[in-house]
Amino acid sequence: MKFTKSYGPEEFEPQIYREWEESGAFLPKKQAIQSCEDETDGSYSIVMPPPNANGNLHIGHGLTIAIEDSLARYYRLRGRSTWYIPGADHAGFETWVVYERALEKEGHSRFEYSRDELYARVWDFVEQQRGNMELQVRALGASCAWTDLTFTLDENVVSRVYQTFERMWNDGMIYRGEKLVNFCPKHQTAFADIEVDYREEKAPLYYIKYGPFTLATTRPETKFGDTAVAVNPNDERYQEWVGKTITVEGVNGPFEVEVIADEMVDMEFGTGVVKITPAHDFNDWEVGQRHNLRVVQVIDEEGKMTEAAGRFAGMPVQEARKAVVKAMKEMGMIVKIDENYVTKVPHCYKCGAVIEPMLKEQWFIDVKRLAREAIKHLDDNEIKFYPSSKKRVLIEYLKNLKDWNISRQIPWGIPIPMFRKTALASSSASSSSLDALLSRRMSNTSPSATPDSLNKLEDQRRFCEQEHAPDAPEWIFDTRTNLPEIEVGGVKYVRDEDTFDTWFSSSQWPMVCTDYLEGRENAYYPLNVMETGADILFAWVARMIMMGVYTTGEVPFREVYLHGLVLDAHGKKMSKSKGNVVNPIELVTKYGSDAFRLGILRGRSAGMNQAFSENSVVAGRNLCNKLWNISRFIQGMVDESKSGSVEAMEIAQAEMKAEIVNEGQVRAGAELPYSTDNMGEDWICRQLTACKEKLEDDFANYRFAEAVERVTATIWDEYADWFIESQKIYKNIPLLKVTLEMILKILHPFAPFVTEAIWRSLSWTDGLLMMQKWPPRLKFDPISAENFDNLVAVVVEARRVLNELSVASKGKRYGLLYGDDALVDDNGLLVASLAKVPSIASCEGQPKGLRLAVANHEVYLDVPQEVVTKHREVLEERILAVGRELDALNLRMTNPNYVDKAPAKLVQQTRDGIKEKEELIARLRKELEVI
RNA sequence: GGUUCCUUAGCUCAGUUGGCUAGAGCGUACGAUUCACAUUCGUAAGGUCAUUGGUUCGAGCCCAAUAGGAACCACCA
Repeated sequence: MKFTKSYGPEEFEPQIYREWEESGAFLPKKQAIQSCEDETDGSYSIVMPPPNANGNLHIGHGLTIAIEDSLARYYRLRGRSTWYIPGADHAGFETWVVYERALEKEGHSRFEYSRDELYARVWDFVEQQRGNMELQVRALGASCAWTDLTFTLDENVVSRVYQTFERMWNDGMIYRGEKLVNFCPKHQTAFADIEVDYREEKAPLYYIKYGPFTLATTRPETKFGDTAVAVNPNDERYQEWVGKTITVEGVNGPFEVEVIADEMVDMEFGTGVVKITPAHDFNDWEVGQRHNLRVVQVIDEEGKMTEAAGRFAGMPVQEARKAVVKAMKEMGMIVKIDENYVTKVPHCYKCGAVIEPMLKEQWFIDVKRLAREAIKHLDDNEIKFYPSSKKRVLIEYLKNLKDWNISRQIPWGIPIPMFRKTALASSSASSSSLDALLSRRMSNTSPSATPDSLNKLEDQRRFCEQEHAPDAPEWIFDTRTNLPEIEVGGVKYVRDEDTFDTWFSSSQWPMVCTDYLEGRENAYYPLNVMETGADILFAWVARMIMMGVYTTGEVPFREVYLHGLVLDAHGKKMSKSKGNVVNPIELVTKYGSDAFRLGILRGRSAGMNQAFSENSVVAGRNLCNKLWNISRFIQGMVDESKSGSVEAMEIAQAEMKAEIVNEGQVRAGAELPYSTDNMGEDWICRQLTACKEKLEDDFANYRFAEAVERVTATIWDEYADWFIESQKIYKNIPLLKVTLEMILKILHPFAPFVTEAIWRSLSWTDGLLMMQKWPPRLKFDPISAENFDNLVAVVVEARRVLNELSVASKGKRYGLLYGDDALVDDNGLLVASLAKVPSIASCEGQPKGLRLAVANHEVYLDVPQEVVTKHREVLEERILAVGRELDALNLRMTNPNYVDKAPAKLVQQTRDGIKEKEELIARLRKELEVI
């Protein structure tokens, strides 16, 4: 294939990806056969946090995939049987919101359909939308095993979830509880605490008359649900009232409440008196539990006032608040209003509606045991965290974890496999009345649910149970969730209509993806690493650890790498409303997949929220093009050498050996088919080997910022700028080939497409680059490599001085002269070429011009005497500068503690430095004298 | 209110167990150019590493305090 003048990613990416995928290179088993000889043999497993199956990727996905795929490709090159497992999320609530909106647009409502109908409809809806996400993951180059893609509603996921749920149910860790839950009136579902979005808002704080007290509240409309008034037990102002029942004037007439004492009350806030509304406030609920208070529901599931609000019944909460305040004002019950009070109001994280705490029966997981076990494994350091600080944060979270509400009232999800005994089997009057009572209670249309009425309900149920199936349990576990009703042992049960919280199934992701089976050996579980966003440490990582430990007895992954948020170019959070959202796929289209990956990884470190701008993608694109042109140039040299060169035979032999290497049959450390013939070649072998080894360390420690910077610098600043330049003078075709292959391999994890595109365009390579072996160390002569360092120093100094003279000399070009200097004598042509000077010659014992300030080398720039004289000042300045450095070193040596305590190597280095600087100064002085 | 993190060049960020002259990309200035690459090459300018104190032979890094910023958790009615 011919190399075009610049690299065009769009010409290669789709085709290369297809070939990778079709070759089976993404599948772990295929790789294992080819790389069985590598010393780092073993398996490597990593899962992709499943993106929304019917959504589009955002910048965070771009970062996740760039990180994960770099890891996967690196370990694959290292010879590990690598399994990068992709996933797709049914995204329960997100998808449901989108679907419900679509339904509403068509003029329908969810209440027109049964749950099964809705489930089927959403399934079709998702099916239609699906595929975009997967195409985008491909565009980013993810080397994941597509045939193993797991969708969060797949059969194996559901069966694992049911298995776990059943075990927990049998272990008594699951209970049905009536508790206050966060409830979105718009979406009619409960939320976990972590799904609630608190926003700071101004809310007037009303000081109202309340019997003998004045108290402050932001929610006067809940007054109808007040069943007590509380003060702090230590508050002397109100001691006399504690335990007494007071009469309170209300907008619907007077009512009586008890005065209680509870530690929860902050004496400093407001007047130190709090009205207690157990049905609509979490704190009040807890107070109510402690003091056995009645629970009166005044807000229903649609966010409207219930019958308990009397003439305000049916009003939406906001409206009712205004109406109640107005009525209170008229009755003179409002003492004052603090309009500037700011509080945090809970909102639905999706639709923004105000969340109402609501009394609901839900399924809960008792998390005590789960959390305790998880903490034990964390304390034993079984999981390594990047950044390490997150481990402590996680343990702290687990210590304070509250019971986990796993029920959601949306149809799009995994049905909860629980069935409730029903008395509907017969047509008896008592059972239908129970049903009515039950359904009324479930939907909370009853004005109040006091302990009294609950007890009545219990009594009635017991009565029915005795009649119909006295010994049958109220709830049974059964996986036949496709049926709305089942019969077990002659007793009828109806399905619970709720679905699982997404995190309940996601928490089992590592087991599900790796096909974990109890008692069976599994090389891929635990995962080697869990890579995800730091923002879901609690929601996901914590739960995976708890559930993994519970089910398998071991942690689900060995390491956790958490990435931070990708912020916009100015460090601001990206959001649709700000309009600063960056679409990763647009960048891929514009600059190529590799450019995007290099750009987003540049300067990225664990756990940090970091800014991202298109500039870094441009830099990535430039690197790809640079590498392309390096390859084009080398291919050109290879082609040239083939046509009629005298060394054709020699090269052909070397190539035969090279091919053997390419087939991956040579063990690491075996002879590579090259020899180094000059110091530039030894030098590049040293530099590439060092780079490769540092990269290995970077990967082991997830230092992506440094890895990208290092490999870029090695390819550009060392390989291209010095080695390739030097090869314009001395061509070593076998070494050019070996080293080019090496840089392709070390860049491949980050920039898979361009490296693969080059690999296939080169005349001597074959197969897929992604299936090659990570390069071994290169052999080199260290003394020779060091000589090249010296030569570089001479060239850099020559360039610097030439540049300084460039304005004055107006385009005049000067040659170089050298004295007693073997290095320069032997490499004159190379020095002249690198320094871009027209000539270089021995000064024949007659030094003239401007001597370059390089230690141990005698090289002159052949400039006229007047230029030298002009340069006198520069020389003097330089003597002073070196003198300052020398003083600093000397000062260090005069400190006896330094000589005693610092490592000997360091002290020796200082001594050498002093010697070198002294010599330099002496020489510069001499030069000054000559002038 | 609690926890964690951040403060390094004009901008965005690296900087490993403390070690000599603190790096990169972009930007800026000057220069180059048929001969792989203008998506190029060369050179340079730009930093009291937030502040103050401490530990140490030695601190951007460790400790303490202060100032500013961010994220997460909790939710004061």
